[in-house]
Amino acid sequence: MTILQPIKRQTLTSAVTESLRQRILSGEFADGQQLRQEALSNEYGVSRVPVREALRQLEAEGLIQIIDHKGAVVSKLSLEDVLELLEIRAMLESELLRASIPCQTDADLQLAADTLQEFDQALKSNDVRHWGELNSRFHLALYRSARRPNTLALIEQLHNKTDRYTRMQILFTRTMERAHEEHTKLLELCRSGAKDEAAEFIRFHILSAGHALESYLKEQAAH
Amino acid sequence: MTILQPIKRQTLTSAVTESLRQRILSGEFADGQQLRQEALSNEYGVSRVPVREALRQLEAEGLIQIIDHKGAVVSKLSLEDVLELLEIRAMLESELLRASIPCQTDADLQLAADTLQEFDQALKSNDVRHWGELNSRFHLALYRSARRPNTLALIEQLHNKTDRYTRMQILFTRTMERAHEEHTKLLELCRSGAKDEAAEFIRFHILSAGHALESYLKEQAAH
DNA sequence: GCCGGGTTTTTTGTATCCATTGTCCGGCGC
DNA sequence: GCGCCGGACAATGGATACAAAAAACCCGGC
Repeated sequence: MTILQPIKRQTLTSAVTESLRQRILSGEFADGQQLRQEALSNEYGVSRVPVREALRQLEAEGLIQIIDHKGAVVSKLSLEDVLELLEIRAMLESELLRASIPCQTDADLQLAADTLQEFDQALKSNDVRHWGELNSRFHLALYRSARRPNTLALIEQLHNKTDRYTRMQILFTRTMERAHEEHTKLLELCRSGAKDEAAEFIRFHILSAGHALESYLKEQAAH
Repeated sequence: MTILQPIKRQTLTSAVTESLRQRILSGEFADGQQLRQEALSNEYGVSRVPVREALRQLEAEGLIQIIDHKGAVVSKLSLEDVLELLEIRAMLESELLRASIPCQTDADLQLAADTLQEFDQALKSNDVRHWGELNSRFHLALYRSARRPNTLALIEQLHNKTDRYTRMQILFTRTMERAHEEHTKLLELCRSGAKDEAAEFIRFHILSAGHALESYLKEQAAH
């Protein structure tokens, strides 16, 4: 007998929102790409109303921009934007991790370890479109035990905005190995309960992704 | 001859969104109050389409909650939620203020001073519904010079979520005088360029509002 | 008192129509 | 040849009417 889960009863609007969010995060819709109401409603077989509501919601989340009478385009962040957002993440995530570690149970750590396993699998098999989601899930798993739902939700939104770019960074600078090592060390620090070291290390982990992206883009521009 | 400003051409959706946001922040719509599509569209003289899109956007901002097939209600935060959000604000705002102070020009300081003047006026005249907005504007004015638009936007959203509660705290605990003193001291610290002291003080300023709210609510519950 | 079923209300979603605005392209004048 | 002007066309913004589904409400019966 399986544990019966709450049957998922969704409205079309929320289903479309989730699907679009997923497709943006996975990179299926590239930066700056136009999202046309009509095309999307045809594709999903729904009317334009739920599509428009979904677009409004995604705009408020910062994933797309809606320009009056022009339509929706996938948000394109400048390097400065990404660095700024990573700075915020570094601040919030290091503090949240510090608060989370003393409360972590074995089950919490196991969940994080499992997610990390999945992430490594995706790294090896070049399953690029899932990197962002799995990276995000691993990070969030570390913070669960702090029981700060608002902070968690905020960090998740920041991941949604930045993951496309950190994924790009890992892909182009070919630093999958390093991502793996840093995550492993992070988990190890959590296991040992070294909250201050872990907080400092995750700060470094997040910011160094920004630095790597910056130097890569600078180098590209030189050519 | 006046400097010609960009003519504001907005869609109905964004106009309704702004109006509703304003009315929620001002306290016209209380916690937990239902917002009915039909009533709102009649009131504004528009169809339900722009109202629904506005509600979606406000939901993503966290000001309301939409429950499937039940409708939208103004978000009601628990004490824990407010404390958590204030903790985030303390972290972000103290760091942003620290980064902002070295870049502040006389014009920046003057703008903040003017806004503070307005706030004090509102305090004296018991113009409660504007306290939140003016408090928010004063804080944000201090951070402008840091030129971090993403952080600023994030902080603004956090203010939108918490201002109703800090306003309530000031009103019920009758600490208008204290709010005035703290803001004045804050501005003074900025003028003198004492960024570390200012950062520490704004942290205290934000968190102490939470503590005051907490002890007030605890005392209320005792009765 | 409360249980069950039907009615009503509200939200959700569709289809269709129109107005407004942005874009594109071809022609006209210089 | 080049720029710019204007109209055709496309997409968004918005209204209206209507249908379906879910929640809330009411009310009689036990």
